[in-house]
Amino acid sequence: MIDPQLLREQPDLVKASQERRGDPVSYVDEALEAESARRSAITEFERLRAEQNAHGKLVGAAAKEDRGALIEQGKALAGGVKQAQTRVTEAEAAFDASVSRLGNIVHPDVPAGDEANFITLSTHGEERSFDFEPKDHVELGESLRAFDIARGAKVAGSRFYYLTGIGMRLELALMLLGLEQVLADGFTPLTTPTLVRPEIMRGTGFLGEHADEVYRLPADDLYLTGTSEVALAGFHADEIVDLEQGALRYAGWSTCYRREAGSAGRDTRGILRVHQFNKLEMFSYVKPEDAEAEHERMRALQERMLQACELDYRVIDVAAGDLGSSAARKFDIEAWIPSQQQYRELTSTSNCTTFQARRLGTRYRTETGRTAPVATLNGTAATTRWLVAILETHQQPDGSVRVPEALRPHLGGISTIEPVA
RNA sequence: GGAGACGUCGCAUAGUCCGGCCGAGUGCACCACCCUGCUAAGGUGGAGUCCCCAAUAGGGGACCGAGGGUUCAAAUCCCUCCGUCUCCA
Repeated sequence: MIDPQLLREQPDLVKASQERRGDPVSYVDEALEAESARRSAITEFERLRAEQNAHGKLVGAAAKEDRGALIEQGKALAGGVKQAQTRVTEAEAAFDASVSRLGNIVHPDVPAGDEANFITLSTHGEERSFDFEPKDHVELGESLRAFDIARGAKVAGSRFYYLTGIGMRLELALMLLGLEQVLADGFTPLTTPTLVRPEIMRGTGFLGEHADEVYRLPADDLYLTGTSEVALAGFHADEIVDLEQGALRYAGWSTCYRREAGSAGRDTRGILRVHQFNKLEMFSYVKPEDAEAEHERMRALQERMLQACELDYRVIDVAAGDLGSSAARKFDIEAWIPSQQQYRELTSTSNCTTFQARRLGTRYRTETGRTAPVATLNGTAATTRWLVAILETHQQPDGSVRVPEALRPHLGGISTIEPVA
């Protein structure tokens, strides 16, 4: 949720942000109207309520013989208060619905436009090509017995898979490498709940535009999380956190579940786009003025991870229209996928400024002793999808796959994964 | 799955039976000042969160797990839900 004070005092800034996202600018005026309706409803209610409170004291203090008349007067007041209260509830719900449609204020450096309008900030490595016919990750995975997609489909349906033998170990090795990196950068590792209550799912913003993406368990009224960001953001919900000792940094390790509702027919082959995968996710709570530095920190860590895996990649500054409502700015790192001759997203890091924290009620104490919303940031450290890039990038003519140095300690020291039979 | 107890301002608790004098007492912790002086203590005062109006001072409203209800009036009575604990299976 954006800052209501900013909405009131600088609506043009909010409008400009909506414009760059390609979202309706008219939402701003509608929100302003709802905001003013809300305030006048509150003012009216509070005036009546003050009157009623004062009257109530009179009744309590009155002599017995005077009470009858005072109570009659009180009844009249009570009716008015009740109506005013109903109007406040309605006005607040309307304001909430209205302001919720506004996305976070886009960072000034973010390119306007949609998915295609990203800016490439840097590239690393070549777009690798081979002097033999490269296999795609599915062929490799099958010949190495690293995963079993057919049986995944048999047991759970399309977009499910088994990681088998070396595949399972490779994923674990990658996660452990990620864990080492985040520990070195001061993140506290957590395993998180992957089922959460509706209010947490809503509070983190995943029931908005991405509501169809989320699995729901109606029998228990719980949602399966698509990323541990949900549980990490909810961790300090409704708390005043202490940032005097520096940022609070967490890394959540969890399985992630996504319905992939809008992506029928896309990336149907292999494990690039699946309903279930594992992810190590960074999440930081920082003072608003430190948010940009933290964003750089996450991006730098992500680059170190891709470098450790010896992947070719580019870093992009995601365009405003492709940000997601909570993010003010988002950097994606995309690895070169040889079989597709294109870059595909392996990590994403978002600076949500105070937008997410405002809705979740996560605050800190400023130097003046007041409370203010913290800034939150999140970023991928490693996911199952990385296996696609690792296998394809490091394949050799004989069908084996070279293991990047950094992963070897977590794979019993092996330097090559050989095809089975 | 069954039975019961409980959920109060950072922590620990009082208040709930008998609704108004309770936004709420006490202890610890915290902050300021004073006293005294040396690793301790004593005294005085201040401290909650969210919101509205004025926006300097200040005034007002909401919040006693959450949401409803009864009532002129609810921490206190009633209902539902959530959570914690104990016992039984």
